[in-house]
Amino acid sequence: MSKSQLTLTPVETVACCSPLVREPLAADRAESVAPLLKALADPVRLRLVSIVAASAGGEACVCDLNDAFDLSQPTISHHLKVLHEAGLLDRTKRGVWVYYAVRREVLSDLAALIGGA
Amino acid sequence: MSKSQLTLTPVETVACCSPLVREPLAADRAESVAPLLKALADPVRLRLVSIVAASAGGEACVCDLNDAFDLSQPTISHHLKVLHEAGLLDRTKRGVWVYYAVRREVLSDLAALIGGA
DNA sequence: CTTAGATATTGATGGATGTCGATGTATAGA
DNA sequence: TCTATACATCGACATCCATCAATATCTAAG
Repeated sequence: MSKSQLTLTPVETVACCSPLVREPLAADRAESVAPLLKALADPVRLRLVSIVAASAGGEACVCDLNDAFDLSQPTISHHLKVLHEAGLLDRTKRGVWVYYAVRREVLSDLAALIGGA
Repeated sequence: MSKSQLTLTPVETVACCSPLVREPLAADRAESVAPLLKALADPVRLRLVSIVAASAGGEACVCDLNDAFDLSQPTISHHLKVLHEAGLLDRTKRGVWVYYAVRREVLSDLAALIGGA
C-alpha cells in the first residue's frame, strides 16, 4: 500500500532512503525529509526532545517541561506542536495532563540518513 | 586547551555531547548544536551535501552543483556558504574552480547525537 | 453548575531566511 | 592588456518563524 502512495510523509521518507553520503538524495525526498530536520533545528526543541527522551518512562508532562524553560507557556506549547506534527513526539492526554514521548525509531532513521556509512 | 574554551563551535559541541536521548541536553549545548541542524534543514542544502558526498573523490565542483538545480548561481553559492560556515563542507580552490567536500566526521557526530543509544 | 488549573489557539510583531538581479573579484588564455 | 569564465558579494524583497499577551477549551473537584 505504501507503493501506491505518491507523496510520503517526512517520517516515512526518512525510513526509506539510503544514507545521504551513499547516493544523491532525490529532490522530492529532500523536500520531504527537510521538515523533520527543521523541527529539530531549534535549541528549545532540541532540549525538549532531549528532556522528554531522558525522562523516566520515556515521557514527560507538559507541566514539567514548562518549568524547564524561561519561556511562556504558549511558546512551549507551540514547540511541542511542531515536534508532534513533524512526527517526532507522541502525545497522550491523561486527565488534565498531557504527556509527550519521543519516537525513537524516527530519531534512529534520521541518524541513519545523516550519518549512515 | 579545549577545556579553557568558554564557547564551543557547533562542530566541537556536536562531538562532545552524549546522545540526546541519554541525558537532557544543556541549554548552551543546544544553542551551539542547533545551527548545524539548521544548516542541514533545507532541501537544497540536503541535496548539496548528498551530491557532494556521493561524488567521485568525495568532492564536487560548484559548476557541477549549479547544473543540478533550477536555482540561480548566487543562490547555490549562498547555500554552499551556509554549509561551509556551519562546518559541514570543506572548500578548496583550484584554478578558477572551487571544490567542496563533506566533513564526514561532523555528519557522523551529528548522527550519534541524534540517534545514539 | 461553578470554579480552578492545565493546555491549546489566536493575533500581533520583530527578526531571520531563501531567492533573485546586478555587480564585484579572481584566474586563465589570447 | 583585454576578454571570458567561475564564483562570491550586495541589496532588495517576500515569506517564514519564535515569541508573547490574551483568550479559549477541556477536565476535575466541590
